[in-house]
Amino acid sequence: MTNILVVEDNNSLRRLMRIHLDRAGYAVYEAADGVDALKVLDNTPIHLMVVDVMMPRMDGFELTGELRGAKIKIPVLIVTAREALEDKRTGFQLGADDYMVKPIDMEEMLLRIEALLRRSGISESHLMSVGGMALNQDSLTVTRGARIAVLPQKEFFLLQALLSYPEKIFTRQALMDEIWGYDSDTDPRTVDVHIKRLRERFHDFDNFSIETVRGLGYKAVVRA
Amino acid sequence: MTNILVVEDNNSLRRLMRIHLDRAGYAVYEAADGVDALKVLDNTPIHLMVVDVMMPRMDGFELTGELRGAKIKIPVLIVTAREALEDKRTGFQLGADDYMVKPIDMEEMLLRIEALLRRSGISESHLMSVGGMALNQDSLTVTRGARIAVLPQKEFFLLQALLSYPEKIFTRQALMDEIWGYDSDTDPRTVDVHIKRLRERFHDFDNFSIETVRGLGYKAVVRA
DNA sequence: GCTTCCGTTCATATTCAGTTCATAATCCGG
DNA sequence: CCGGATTATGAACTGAATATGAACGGAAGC
Repeated sequence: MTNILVVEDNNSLRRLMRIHLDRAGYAVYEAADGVDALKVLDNTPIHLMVVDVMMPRMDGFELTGELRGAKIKIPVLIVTAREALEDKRTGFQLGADDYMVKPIDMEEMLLRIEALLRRSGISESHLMSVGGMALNQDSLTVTRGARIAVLPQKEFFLLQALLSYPEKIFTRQALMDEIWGYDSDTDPRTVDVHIKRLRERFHDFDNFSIETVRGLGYKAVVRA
Repeated sequence: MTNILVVEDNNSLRRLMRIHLDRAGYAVYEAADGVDALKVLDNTPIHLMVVDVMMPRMDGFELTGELRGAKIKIPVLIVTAREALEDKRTGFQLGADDYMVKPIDMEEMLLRIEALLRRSGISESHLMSVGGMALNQDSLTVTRGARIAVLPQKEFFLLQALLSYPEKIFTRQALMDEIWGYDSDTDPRTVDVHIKRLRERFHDFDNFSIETVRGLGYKAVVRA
């Protein structure tokens, strides 16, 4: 069971998050601000935090700063209002962490959490669901409604990588690093071929698509 | 991901630095002297350099001088032996840069690097919000309200450059240097065309505009 | 041993971002 | 208000990047 701490002063938003996280099978802990959060962290092994940057008493920056100072490296999903993006202190460590802009789409939140957990090696659940599809890493299957497709390894992991961060552009090299391994000597163009096959395979499935960003790489677009 | 170039002729010290930087989540590049460093800089977008002042072939001063001449403003963390502090040439640009005295404490190095990145605004540069718009460099998108626009690279970086200093006048050459690279041989008039396309793209968006400063260049004007 | 399927490479077709060019519009000093 | 210079605009071009089709080799399964 994965423990998630939600640090959010807005009660109704916090409750909403709780509901969705509960439903997704996480154990949810709540805190209304940074001071509360630290208390919870003292008593419970938390695997991931969802933190609002704007809170009374101790805000998100102070909280994460406090944790970094104590060398605790829990992945943090930061929630911020668009205006707050201008805040100079927004310099959290991308790479381990991620952010979302309000208003929060619950579906997106779950996706990002799954991705963070996977990236930090915490997730044992090799399951992921995006836009009405379920990806199962153990069987390399993609389930959509009644249809089940078994994908070749490379195609599966490619799709999984892209869908972990919808809209985020992945360079070929980034995908190679993640899937083929950092030191592979396979031609990065191979990615193109797999992308083509994925597109072909899912061409009749309009919940998502893989788009080309010329000069950079590829990204997944998930539709509502 | 932040790219750091370590320029240090002492192999064991360089390797030690690499290990700590790796562990801190940076992408590390290495060079044994200034000449090597320039090669790396030609091929890779480096965000920060750690440079030893005492090196064979081309030393740290020559290297940073070279870069300044080429108007490249990468923050530099200078490593120096205590005796070398008296060197007259120590007049590097504090403000953007910082220095450390040997022996190097790795913990301290990481702190200084973080500070430099924060100061130079690189660690947060993937996100920017101006006048109700959010620019996301990871996806080359501009979000305004519910609408999301994906821009071609050149247009995106042009817009980002202008908006990062509203009201500041950029000459075509300055924009070329920053986006195309200082050694590009593209006609500076090309900027005009991209400006036109940006204006067209955002003509129905009145939170900002790009204005011509005759004889000088362009500037962005953001409205309240 | 034969077949099937995956991953890769290669050769070729297609696309499009970026650039250039030609021309029109605008500005500004005199 | 004229003329030279600067900028805007529309359109064409092009080369690099991507898509596509096909073929090859090797591993797994039969």
